[in-house]
Parts: sequence; structure tokens; C-alpha cells
Amino acid sequence: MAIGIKVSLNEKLYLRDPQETTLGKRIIKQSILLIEKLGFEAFTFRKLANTMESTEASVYRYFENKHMLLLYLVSWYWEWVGFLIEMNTRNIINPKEQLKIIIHTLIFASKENPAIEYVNESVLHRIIISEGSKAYHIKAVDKENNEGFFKNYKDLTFKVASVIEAINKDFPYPRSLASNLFEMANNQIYFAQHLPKLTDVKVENEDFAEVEKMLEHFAFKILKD
Amino acid sequence: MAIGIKVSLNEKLYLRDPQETTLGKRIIKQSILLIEKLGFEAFTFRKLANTMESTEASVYRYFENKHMLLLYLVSWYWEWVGFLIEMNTRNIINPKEQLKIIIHTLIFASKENPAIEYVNESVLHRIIISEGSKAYHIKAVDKENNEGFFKNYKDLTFKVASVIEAINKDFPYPRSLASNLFEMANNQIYFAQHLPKLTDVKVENEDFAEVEKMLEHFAFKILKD
DNA sequence: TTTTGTTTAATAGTAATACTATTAATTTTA
DNA sequence: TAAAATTAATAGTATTACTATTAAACAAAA
Repeated sequence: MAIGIKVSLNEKLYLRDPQETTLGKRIIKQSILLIEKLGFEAFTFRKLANTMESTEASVYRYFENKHMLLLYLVSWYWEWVGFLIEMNTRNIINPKEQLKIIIHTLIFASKENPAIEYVNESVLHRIIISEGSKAYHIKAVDKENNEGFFKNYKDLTFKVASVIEAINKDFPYPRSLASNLFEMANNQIYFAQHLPKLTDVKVENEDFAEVEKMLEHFAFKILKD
Repeated sequence: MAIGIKVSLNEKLYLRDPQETTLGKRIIKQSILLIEKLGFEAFTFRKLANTMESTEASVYRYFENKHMLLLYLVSWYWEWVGFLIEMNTRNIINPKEQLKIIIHTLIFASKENPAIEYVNESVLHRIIISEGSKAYHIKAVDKENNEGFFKNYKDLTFKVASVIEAINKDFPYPRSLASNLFEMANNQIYFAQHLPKLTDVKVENEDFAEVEKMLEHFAFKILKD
């Protein structure tokens, strides 16, 4: 990933690379805003085309269907978070310090400097929180996994799992802890915002500080010798 | 909940109580099988009506739409798990022992004695694992929460949170740990079956023993003084 | 036993959605 | 400048979500 230029994603995610044309970039930009506004179920390519003053058929030339568009956005997000984690942990030697930075980046990714003009990272984060799990909770999950559609997420999990192993080489569940930190971060933010009885943390005005504190508590308590 | 008779659920979940008629019970039974077979996105009331030799309009007399049917099934499931947990922890005084039983019940609920003839608990469990989170990842979550559609899940979380508090009254996140145990249980089973790189546990032939062991490890490590 | 009322299910639609074949316009490059 | 290649729009079809209306079945009352 090179800032301002191009995020590298699995080419099978799209029919035509949206990063290469003006229309493609507009599709990304506007779809993020419209999915956030309508929710993924009510979002359609026709509505997208109408709001961006294009046509349904043009959108279909870039993405096979709205599921593939969601997959693209989710992959873009995790690739970006992975890039930020890579940046922010560089030159940090202590793995505990690395894990703290990972948790912070995970929670506050959308507060970092925007990477690309046509992606509103803050809105995208909200989409990942409320719609992200729909990208892999599908009947064709095995087939799509074989195509490499979830590679970005798996690579990031692997990276975090290796930091966890560096902290405590005897801990038997590094991958599960890594993936659970990701899932828990988004879930607990969602609960705080919509189903507050399911959590102890408060999130107000997009301030995720309490969630960060809780994830640190969980992670380091579990990894204690 | 009374075995063999009737599960008590929010009346707003349905238009006509499916437990009260033969057709209603057939709708529940067949929808569980068909959602599992097709996945929730491809599942439609027309396909359901065709496979059960009824009509689309008849199904619509019981449920407003397929989302409400999913909500009904999810509520049914958590009500049932809550009932099993209540049963299995009765007369157990030690809260640590209670939490172990809770985790076991959570994981092996579908292996207990079937409660009701027209619900295949084992298939329903698979639906909860792969489609369950779609019940609340919706645009209208706040409105539906106000209507009490998620009450069964929240009540169960509350119950488990109070057991967690009994184990360690200084632990600051009892609800988050409770809801995360539920989410993690289903997620890690799903990962083991479809995205094994995201987990360290193995699930073969619906044997969830390793998941149970991992959840115990997580929960009790976190709750240690 | 007949009539009336109530519940339940089927017919036959409409409007919206998902998706595509074909044509037209634009841009590239030879 | 003309041909080739790319991109977008028009105009569809099939499926889906949902509903108004009618018909059948059953039960209760006369």
C-alpha cells in the first residue's frame, strides 16, 4: 500500500479496478456513504447509481454484485489497518508495547490521517462495525476463502498472533485471541452504541477510549504467566 | 418455557403465533431446514412455501418478513439455551462451577435432549452460528431493541454477568465478558469450520470440545484475582 | 340441521430488485 | 484521421417482497 496511490487488493474482488478510473473512485466514495446511510440490506446498485448520477449498468461493470462491493470495502479496510499497524509498530522492540499499539490502532484507525481522498475512513469504520461480519457469513464462504477473498483479514490476524506469541510463547491460543480482539473491538463498540445492556463500556461521540482500555485489560490478563 | 408445550416469546415477533397451529409449526420446522440449506440471503418465503407445499401468502400471515422469522428463531434459541442453563446450574452453589456449566451448555446445547418436536435444535444451532448476528446487525436495531426483540439474549447475558460477578466482584467488565463468551463461542466454531487460519481450535464432526476448553481458559484466566 | 361468524389458506396480482444483452459514445493509438 | 478499444447508457427480463381479495374450512348459535 502506498499512500495517495493505490491499495493492493485481490483482483478477483472486482470486474474492473475501481481505483483506475474516475467513475470507479466515485463508486467507492459514494457506496461507503450510501451503505452507511441505508444499511447494507436496503442498499442497491440502482440507488447508488441514482445518488451519484450514473447508471446501474455502469456500477455492474465494476462489481459483480453488492456482496462483492462489500468484500472489497472490508478488504480495503483491513489492508489499511494492517498498513497502519505495520507503520506504528515499526522500530518498537517490546512485543507488549507492540500489542498496545495494535489495539490502539485497531480502535482509532479512523482517527489517523486519511490515506486516500475518495475513501472516508471514519464512515468506512462504521460500516465495518455494523456490516463487516456479513462479508464472511455467507453460504459460499468456503469457495470465496479458496479464492483468497479474506486474505487481508487472515494476514493481519497472523501478524497479531505472532506478536501475542512473542509476549507469551506458552499461550495456547494466539490466533483465537487475535481474531477475538478484532471481533470484540467492533462488537463491543456496536453494543455500546445500540445494545448497551450487553457491555460495560460507554462510547460517546465516537470516543472509543473505554473500549481500548477494556481490550488491553482482556489481552494482558489472558497473556499473564 | 415448558418442555413439550410452548416457548414464551415476545408477541410482536410474529403476526400469528406459529406454535398455535399445525401450519405454524410446519413453518418453523421447515424454515430451519431451508435456511440452513440455502443460507439466509437466498432463503425466501416463496421457496419455503414450495418445499412445504403451502403458499407464500400463508407464510406471510405468520411473519411480517424473513427478518422477523430469523428474529423469532434466534429468540427461540436463546430462550432455550437460557432454560437449559437455568436447569443445569440449579442447586450448584459454587459460581465457578456454574460458569463451567454455562460454557458447556452454551457449546453443547444442541446435544441436549430435544425440547420440541418441530424444532431441530442441532440445525438451529448451525443457523445461529452462521446467521445469528444478522438478526441485530440491521439499520433498525434501535427501534427493534425498543420493541424488546432482543430481550432473551440480553436477559441471558445479564444472568451470566451476575455469575461472573459472583466469581470476582472486582472484575470491571462482567457484561462484556458474558456477551463476548456468547459471540466468541459461535465465532470460533465458525472459524474452525470455514476460516481455520483465524483460530487455534479444531472442530470435527460437530465436536466442540476444544472450543469449550478454550472458552474456559479465557474466562477463568481473565477472572483470576 | 341450518345459518352465521371466525379462522385459515389460496389466487392473483403489483412494485421493487438483481442482473444482462445490446447499442452508443468516448478515448486511445496506429 | 480511421480503426480499435474502452467505457457508459438504454432497455430490457426474471426474481423477489409483499398485499388485496376471494375461497374454503371449521365452529358456534339459532
